[in-house]
Amino acid sequence: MAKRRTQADKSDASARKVLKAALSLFARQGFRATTMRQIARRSGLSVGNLYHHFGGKEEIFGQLIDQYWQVLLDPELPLNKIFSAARFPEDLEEMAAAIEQVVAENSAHILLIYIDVIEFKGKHIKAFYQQMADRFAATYAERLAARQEAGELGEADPLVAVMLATRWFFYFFTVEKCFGVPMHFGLDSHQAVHEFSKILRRGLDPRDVKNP
Amino acid sequence: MAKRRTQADKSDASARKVLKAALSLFARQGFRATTMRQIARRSGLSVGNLYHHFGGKEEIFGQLIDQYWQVLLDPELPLNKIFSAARFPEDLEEMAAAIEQVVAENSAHILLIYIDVIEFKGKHIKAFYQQMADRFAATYAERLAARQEAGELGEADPLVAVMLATRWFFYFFTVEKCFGVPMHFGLDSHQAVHEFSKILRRGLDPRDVKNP
DNA sequence: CAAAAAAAACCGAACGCTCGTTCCGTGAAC
DNA sequence: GTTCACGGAACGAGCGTTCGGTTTTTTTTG
Repeated sequence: MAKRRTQADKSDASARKVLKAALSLFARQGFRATTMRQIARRSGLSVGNLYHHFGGKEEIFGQLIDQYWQVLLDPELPLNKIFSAARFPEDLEEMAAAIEQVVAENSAHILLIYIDVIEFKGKHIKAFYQQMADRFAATYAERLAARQEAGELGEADPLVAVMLATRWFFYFFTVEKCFGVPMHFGLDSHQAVHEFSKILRRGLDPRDVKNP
Repeated sequence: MAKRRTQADKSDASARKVLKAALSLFARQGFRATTMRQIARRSGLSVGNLYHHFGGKEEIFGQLIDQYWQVLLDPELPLNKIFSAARFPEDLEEMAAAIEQVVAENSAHILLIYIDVIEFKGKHIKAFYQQMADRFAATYAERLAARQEAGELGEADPLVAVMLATRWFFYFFTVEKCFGVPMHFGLDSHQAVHEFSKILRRGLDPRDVKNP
C-alpha cells in the first residue's frame, strides 16, 4: 500500500532527498564551497530538477535553517520539557544531557548556524535568536524571581544563571560534536558535565561549612 | 629619512598591505567568497604581484592565522601576565577584562578561527589548540592544586574551573564582538562580567550564612 | 473506461560569468 | 647586467542558473 506513489509524494520525497544531501555537504564544506552539481549528484536528481523544487541554492540553505528552528521550537523536545518545568538549578545535569542530545542529533544543522554567521553575516538566524532570547526570559523570569525571593537560590541573578548554563553547555557540546574536538577539557563529556555542575552550583570560593 | 626605501622595505610593506586587506575581507566574507582580485584591489597591488609575494590564497590565510598565534603567545600580552600570576579566582574580573581586550583587538583574527573550522575542517588551528591546552594545564596544574590543598578554593577541580572561566569569557566576547550580537544577555558587558563572576565564585545554591 | 489534453517531475546541455593561477613584459634597484 | 617588485592580459576550469525537451502522472472529455 505504501508502494503507490502519488505525484505529491514523489515531489516531497525528492525535496527531502535534496535537503538531506545539501545538509551534509553544507555542514562539511560550507555554503560557497558546495555546488549545485554536488547536491544533485548526491541526491540522485538532475541539476535542472533542483531548480524545479527550489528557487536556488540559498533557498535550500534557508529551508535547512528552518528545519532546525522547528526542532528547537517543538514542545515535545526533551530540552523544552525541562525548560517548562523550570526546576533550575536542581535539573542542571538533566539539562546538560538534554542539550547534549540536541547537539548530537542536530550537529549538522548547528554547523549551519556558524556558516550563516560567517558567509551571510548571520542573515538567516539573527531574528530568530532575538525572539528566542525573549521567549526564554518570559518563561523563566517570574518563576525564578519567586524562587529567589523564597531563599531557594543564591544571590546571583537566576535568569543570567540559567542563560549562562544553557549557553555554556550548548557551546561545550558544539565544540565537541560539531567542531570535532572531543575531550577538550581532558575529560569525557560525562565527567565534564559533573565538574561544570559542581562549579555552577557550589562556586569556586570555599564554603564555610567545609572548613571546620 | 624614512623616505629612502630599500627593496626589502618595499617588499615588506607590500606584504603587510596584502595581509591587512586580506584580513578584513576574509573576516567579512569568509575564505572562498573572497577573491584574489578583491585582495589585490584593496591592497593597491596587482594580481600578479600577489603571487610574487605569496604562494597563493591559502598561504595568505595561513599567515594571518599565524599572526594571531604570535599575539596569543606573547608573554607581554596582559592576559598572559594574568595567567602567569595564577591568582585565580581572585582575578576573575581582571581576567575577563583582559580577554575582552584580546577579543576586541583581534576580532577579525578570531573570526578566521571559525572560518578555518568551517572551510578547512580546522586544518590550520587544530595542532595549535592542542598545544595551547597542554601549556595551560602545565602552567596551572601544580599551583592550583596546592592552593586547593590549603583550603583556599572550593571543592571543584580548580583546573577545570579556570578553563571553564577562560573559555566562557572568550566565547561570550566572541559572540558579542565578532558575531555582532551586543548585549546578548540583556546586559552590557560590564554588568554581564559582574554577574558571571558572582555565579562562578559563589555558585547558584544558597549559602548557609545567607539564611539567618 | 479509454483517449486526449494538461500539468508536473525530470533531465542534461548550454550560457554567461568569475574564479585561482600563470605568463610575459616593464621599469626600478642593486 | 642581473635581480626583483610589479602590472595586466590570458587560460582553463568551474560556478549558479536557464532553457528546451522528454517522461510520467493527473485531469478532462467523449
